[in-house]
Amino acid sequence: MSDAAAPPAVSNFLREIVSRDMAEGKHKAVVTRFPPEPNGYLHIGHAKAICINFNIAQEFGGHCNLRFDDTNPAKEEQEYIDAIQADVRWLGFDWGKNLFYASDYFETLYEWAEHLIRNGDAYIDDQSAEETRLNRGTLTEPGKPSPFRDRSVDENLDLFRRMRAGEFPNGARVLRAKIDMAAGNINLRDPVLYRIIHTHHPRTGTSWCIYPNYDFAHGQSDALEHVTHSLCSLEYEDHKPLYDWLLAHLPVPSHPKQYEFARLNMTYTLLSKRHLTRLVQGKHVSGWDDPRMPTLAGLRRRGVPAPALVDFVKRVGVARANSVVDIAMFDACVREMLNKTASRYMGVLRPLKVVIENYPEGAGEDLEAVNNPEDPGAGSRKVPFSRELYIEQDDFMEEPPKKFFRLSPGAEVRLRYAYFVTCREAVKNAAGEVVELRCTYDPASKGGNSPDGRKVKATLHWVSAAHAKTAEVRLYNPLFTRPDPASAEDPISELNPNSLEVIEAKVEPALADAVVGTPVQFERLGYFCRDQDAGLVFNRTVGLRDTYAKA
RNA sequence: UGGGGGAUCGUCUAACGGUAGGACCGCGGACUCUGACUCCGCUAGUCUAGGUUCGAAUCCUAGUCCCCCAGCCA
Repeated sequence: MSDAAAPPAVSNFLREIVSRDMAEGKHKAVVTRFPPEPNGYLHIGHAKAICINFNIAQEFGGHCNLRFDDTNPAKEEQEYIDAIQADVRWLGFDWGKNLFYASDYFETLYEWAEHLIRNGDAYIDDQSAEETRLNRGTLTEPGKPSPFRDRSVDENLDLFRRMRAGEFPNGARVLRAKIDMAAGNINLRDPVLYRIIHTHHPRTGTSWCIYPNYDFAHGQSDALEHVTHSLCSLEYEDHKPLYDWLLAHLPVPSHPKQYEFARLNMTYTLLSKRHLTRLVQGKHVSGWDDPRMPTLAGLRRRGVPAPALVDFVKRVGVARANSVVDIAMFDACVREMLNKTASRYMGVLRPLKVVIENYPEGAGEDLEAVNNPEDPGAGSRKVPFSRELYIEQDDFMEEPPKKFFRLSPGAEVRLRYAYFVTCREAVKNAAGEVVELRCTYDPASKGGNSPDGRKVKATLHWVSAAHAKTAEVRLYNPLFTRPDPASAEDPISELNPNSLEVIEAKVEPALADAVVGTPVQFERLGYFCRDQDAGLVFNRTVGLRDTYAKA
């Protein structure tokens, strides 16, 4: 993925840890893992974890496993397993043959649970979930031992086997580690290891009715895969003592080390799977791939190139301090990438008819337009010109303020790649709205330059009315009105009613052949890409910077 | 008021006892057949108070503020 020309990786504490471990000869190769639970679609926050894990492994000559943490069949689905793989691949990462599932280890995990029981390190608890909660104590008060805490090894073994055999209903009993009910770290107050869930599992079907939870599956899975550095987010800090306790009490083949980093947060963006799921299920968006969603599927459909996402993650960096990245940084990465790669076209979002009075009726011509000034190799194309055109409504003002360079009565501007035109008259309807502009053109300025050296301040995009294609254009705005939707009581109530604007635009004919998903630039407007929906539909990926609008 | 973490320009992030640097945003200017791009410049920061040291963002002490944890979720 990287090459000699790639800039050096940015320094961060994870790289330092791995680098030091390698220098000390602790490992032959670095092994990391990206461990999603298949209970939803991946989002831009996952992209950070993916990049960190895959990049560090690669930089230090190792590999990164893709492991599905599928330990809770009540929430997981094959659809998500498939989507997650597609998304990681789209981002540009390859796990090769290192695809694993926690469910692959269910038998081993079960044996290890018995191992704990035999050593007196775990017991079967018959308390209800409610009783367990009540006896766990509080942040400041120690918990109370379960009345079942001192069962004999034989009884525990018998009960655990009968749990596996399906003799008990959901919630009847759990397997708990016997650690310390008075521990300051609540994760150590006899944490639950196994619970009864009579539900079909996407991979193991009905072979199991007891499932290990995160704590009993994660570290051991890491150990089984010989993961060297288990990189996760900050909220798992308190689980590390348990992670280490389990590895120390089990016959695991290796002892991975866990390190935590801050997860990604972005302004105006919600990145909690729970809430994203609500958006989808509550039909507030069209689906997981709605272009307004921060999911990889949504961003892809919106037209965000994967390399821009990877670049973004790199620029954001990695640290242990919680932070919220300005969405503007993301937009900047997308624009930078697209500016270099997107072919230019002309499209008019809000058409205003223009008639060139001195251009012969019925005549027309094809004008040469450069496809991408940033990439000479992109070539050029022909754009049809004729007497009747459309320009952007925003490009005309009857009474222009001082710094308005565009069209106004008597003003002359350039139509990109075409001619200089001068506005002679603004035709209004009964309501007093400008509905058409009568202009004249300078035939000598063909191509966009006047032989007399005359300059114009503005260049407008346009389309020939007779040749234009009508396209549906979907303009996306932030899904939320507040920059910190996650802190809202109910984020759903903070949805931006204007997050989607659908308009009918006029675009140059070449756009009729636009390929779905291929980014294009509508000159002076922004980057777009054709949507997968039938017909000529474009999504706005991101607008161009607009220093005039800001003023 | 238990346990675990964290505080550096507006935002994100470097620095590993020795010139606080970069990116984004913002603001100027140059250029321009995209008010884009590009280029140049500017603005702006070490949570507070002490201490150690020739020298502290970095080490020590005491505070302050923020985040996480009481699922049979991950």
